[in-house]
Amino acid sequence: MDVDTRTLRYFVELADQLNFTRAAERLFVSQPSLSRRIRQLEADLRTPLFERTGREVLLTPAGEAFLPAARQLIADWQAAQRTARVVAAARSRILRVGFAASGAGALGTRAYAEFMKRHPDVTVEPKRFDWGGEVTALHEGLVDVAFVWLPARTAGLHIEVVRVERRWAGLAAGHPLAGRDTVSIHDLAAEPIVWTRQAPRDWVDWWAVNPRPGGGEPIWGPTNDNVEEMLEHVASGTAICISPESMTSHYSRPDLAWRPIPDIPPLRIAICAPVTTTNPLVTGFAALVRELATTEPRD
Amino acid sequence: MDVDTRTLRYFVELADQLNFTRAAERLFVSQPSLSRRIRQLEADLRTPLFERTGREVLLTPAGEAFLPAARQLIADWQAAQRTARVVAAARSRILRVGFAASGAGALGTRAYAEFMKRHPDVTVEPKRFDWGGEVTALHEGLVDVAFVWLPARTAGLHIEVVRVERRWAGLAAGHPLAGRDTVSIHDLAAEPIVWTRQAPRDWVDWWAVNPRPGGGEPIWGPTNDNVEEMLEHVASGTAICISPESMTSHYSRPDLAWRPIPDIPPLRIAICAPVTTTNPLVTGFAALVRELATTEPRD
DNA sequence: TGCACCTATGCAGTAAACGCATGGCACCGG
DNA sequence: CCGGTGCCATGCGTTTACTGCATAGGTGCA
Repeated sequence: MDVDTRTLRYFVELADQLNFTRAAERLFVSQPSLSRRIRQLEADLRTPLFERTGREVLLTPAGEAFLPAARQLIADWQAAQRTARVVAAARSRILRVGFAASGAGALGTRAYAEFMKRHPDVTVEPKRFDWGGEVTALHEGLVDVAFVWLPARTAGLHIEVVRVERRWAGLAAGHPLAGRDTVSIHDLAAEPIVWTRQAPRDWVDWWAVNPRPGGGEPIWGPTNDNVEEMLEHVASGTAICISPESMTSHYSRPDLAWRPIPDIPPLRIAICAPVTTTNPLVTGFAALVRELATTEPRD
Repeated sequence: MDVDTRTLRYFVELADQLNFTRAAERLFVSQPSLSRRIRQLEADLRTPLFERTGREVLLTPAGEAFLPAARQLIADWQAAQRTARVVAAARSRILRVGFAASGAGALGTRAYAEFMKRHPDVTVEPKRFDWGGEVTALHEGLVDVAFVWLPARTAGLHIEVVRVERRWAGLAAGHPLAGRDTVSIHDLAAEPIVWTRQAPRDWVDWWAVNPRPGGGEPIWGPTNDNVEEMLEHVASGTAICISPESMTSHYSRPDLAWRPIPDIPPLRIAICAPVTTTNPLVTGFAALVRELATTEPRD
């Protein structure tokens, strides 16, 4: 009998949520679709995995036993993909570097150039992803190394913080707060803030500063998948955003105003690679980034 | 990105055969179907896994790296299925015993009865499979323990030979050799012999006594998936078969003649369970079979 | 140059999966 | 006791994906 990893992901999400409707939402499918896939899995295994008591959904003993194996299979499939892709790239002397939005800013840009200068036979391929996509890409081997904004799902990754950036508020050009030199997090209490469904919960909370100092919850604005979408929301005045300093230079627009927020923790940017990495290009690149970060700590 | 285990099985088979046509045959699919699935996998991985040079098919370095991971995933999926099913059965106090054809003959029958007598709360479920199916069922957890005819794919299984049976020739009732008391393997040199595509190659060879004493190859007759199909071929005179002694009593028919073949090795029947087994019902059942086999070695 | 062998592709038929709408059931509050 | 709410299952129509067949295209050998 066969399965696909999608079915396993559905199972694991449902086992986590114990609620078909919520799990389906988080998997971006309809609830009937999830329901049928789980039933099909149970039919294939000839074993119920969940007990549906009308009021609540529970794992059966068989489901309980199956859960860790399913998690392991998903992780192993990611590792298998990674193996094939990493070997292919290394053989072609290609170093694929992942990042989201502005990545590590000028530090990344200088690192690409300097690395190719020192290794003329190597091609560096910077690869841009939607929010959180650079971490998934690392796990699946779509990139060899990545600049990651912490916090992130770093299990199985080697991480090294190479840069710290203050965070700024992004406002529509005509926004009342645009008149200030700096803004406090308290000033933003009434402003809807953009967020994303693509990144894990703690990533979203960290960026939105949730809970706020004092304990309140931010007002959740529209969702988006990447910088460009986010900035459209901000420029149109629908919501505000909080972003690292490098984004103010990489994504400056006449319809936007950027103001520093001094009273929240800065962003830590790490260079990350899977712990299983053996590629000397990756360790060499990480060493170069470290070197550049210390010799020229700010730009 | 997702895969299903079927795609992985296709990949592994092709990596073994290095020939699309032959691999497709062994997978019971058309060659174009296999071709497209492999191309899809390569597209998903964004990496060629095989090098097609017109004359031959070779693994790329990426394919080479991916192969052990793919094998591991298939094995792990079997283990995952087994976990869920075994837990469910154990919880219901059910012991599922696999066998093909006549299994271990009367030894099995006595074991089921005696085990249920000693454990009134336990239900023993004998489960019959096509050729080789009892071994797959063990790996996938469709049964907890099985009577297996050796040789078999016993990797990952604990095996213990509990019974040895001489082998007999099955002939159509009117066959010239049916007049003899016994037949020699040499007498069968010109007789087409049935075989199956469901079991591994060495299983088929062992049953057909290939190579024959002296080095010749048997004449391959029609294929079949289980006893009933096999006996139809034999009774119709299309081919002969070689079977263990217990089959002569379990499948006696007026249109068949059974004659012992003294000059070939006997069948060894083992009681098998996955090495990971912790179910006390399984070890108890195996102990009982051992006990019955020694107290009453023949029936 | 023609043939044998092997993989890729066009095409048509079939099976599977999806989303939407809705049914059915359990619990809750008035 | 009864209507409301939350939640999973199911019927239905549509779309997508997969399969086999026939065949094109490319390679090496006689």
